[in-house]
Amino acid sequence: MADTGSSKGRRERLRAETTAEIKDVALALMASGGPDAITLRAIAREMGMTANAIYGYFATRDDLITTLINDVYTALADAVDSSWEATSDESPAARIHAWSRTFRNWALANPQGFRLIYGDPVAGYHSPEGGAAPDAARRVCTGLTALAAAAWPHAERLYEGSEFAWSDFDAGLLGKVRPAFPELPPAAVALALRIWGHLHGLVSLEVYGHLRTQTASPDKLFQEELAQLVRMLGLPQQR
Amino acid sequence: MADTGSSKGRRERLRAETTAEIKDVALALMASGGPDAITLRAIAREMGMTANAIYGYFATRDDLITTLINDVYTALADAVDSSWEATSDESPAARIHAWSRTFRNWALANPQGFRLIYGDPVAGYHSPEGGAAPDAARRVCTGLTALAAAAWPHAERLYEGSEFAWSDFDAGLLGKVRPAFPELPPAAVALALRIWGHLHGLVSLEVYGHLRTQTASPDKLFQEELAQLVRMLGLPQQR
DNA sequence: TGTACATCAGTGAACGCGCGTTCACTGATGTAC
DNA sequence: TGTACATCAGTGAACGCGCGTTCACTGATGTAC
Repeated sequence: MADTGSSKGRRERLRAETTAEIKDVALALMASGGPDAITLRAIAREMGMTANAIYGYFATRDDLITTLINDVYTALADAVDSSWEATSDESPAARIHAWSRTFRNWALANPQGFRLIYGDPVAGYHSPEGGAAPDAARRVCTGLTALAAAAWPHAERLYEGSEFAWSDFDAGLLGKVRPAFPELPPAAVALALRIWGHLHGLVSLEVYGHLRTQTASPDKLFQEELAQLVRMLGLPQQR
Repeated sequence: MADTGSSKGRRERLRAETTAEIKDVALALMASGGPDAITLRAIAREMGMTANAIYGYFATRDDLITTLINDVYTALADAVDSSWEATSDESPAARIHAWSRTFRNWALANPQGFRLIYGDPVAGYHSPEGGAAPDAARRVCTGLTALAAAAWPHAERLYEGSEFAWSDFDAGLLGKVRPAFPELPPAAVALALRIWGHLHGLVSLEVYGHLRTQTASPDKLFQEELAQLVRMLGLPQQR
């Protein structure tokens, strides 16, 4: 019998479960009350604990927030990545559509999560000194570069006189991107960031409520944006 | 002598000056510490007053915030509007460039102001029940529609099969826009909002620090975006 | 010109709130002989 | 199998903080006769 082993494992499991519950409760609070609703006391209240019990799991409030940001960002990266992989045998245009719709749908389903990772996170929060963007941020950017790479054969002509150089871009991003797409020029990374801008712009205007006051059909507008993007890139549309 | 008149006027003038100083101090606090730094006590401290003295000028903290949002939004609208008017005898492409650069430059010069009007404003702030967007918000959208209108003769072909209808857009916006551009179809308003998305996306990624971690040349990227936008619209480029 | 009154900007103390964090502790769970 | 000890999750009270807001007030400025 591995009884001693399993009892030690039990403590660890309980600990992991409580850690997960703290995060879940924090995310639920955020979903209903915005990032500022994430307070140790509110979490503890919700869990029927004392506020300081949380210090057994997270050294400090900022620690917890950092973990949450990573988790949420990872969820977004997982969503778009799996959408990319699920369309591996479709046309570039279709893949761009799928990736972008997944991006928007995730944001609309998790508006507070979107704010947490792309807006002001939480009042009084300071990210750790390193300040490095989470891995998931890089994954999203890598995914965008994959979109640009898929479109590049058709879109190349748009960047004929382009002045972009590798030195324009972050080394960490390039370290991921160049091995994966060895033939791409720097201008393709610029295209990836531009696409990011297009998507982020409409989605964040919508999440923050600025689009709803101007149009009743943000969905239609987003679809139009994608159609025109694909058209601008010169991709063959199959529909 | 209008002495009685002028002494009454003096009180009013002092009152107006103090009101202006409260707003100035609040904006300065926001510029250095973010929207959350706007607290009645901090303002009072900075002005050498007691916190509650501010209640003589603003009924409540939310009242003050509402006023600030309006002021900041108005400043942005003034900037882009005057840029538009200053280029009245230039080509549509040049005017789009000018308007967009003004938009971005204002945002980079007033990053906290940009956050105040386009992001989560202030922790705990609730906008008044009416919840109507400030006039300045509509002015910015009207300006964007002017861009779309200038480009429309060339861009029309992009929206040939378009399915947009007037009912897709907010009546208040249309009330401003349709008299000013009586010949524009609803698809042109969609184009205006799409352009907004493009600009807002890159600028907000930059203001919130997400672009800087990916590229050392956000400026170059924005210029490229504008060049491609103008190209996509089919506008003749003069350069 | 002088006096009595009204206005009103700002004071100072206090309220209750929720927060992050610290401290000394209790009591159940698991471990070693 | 039973007993002595170690671990450690969670308690409960307390700290100091800054906040928005209220209250009764003071004292200077302007007004009316």
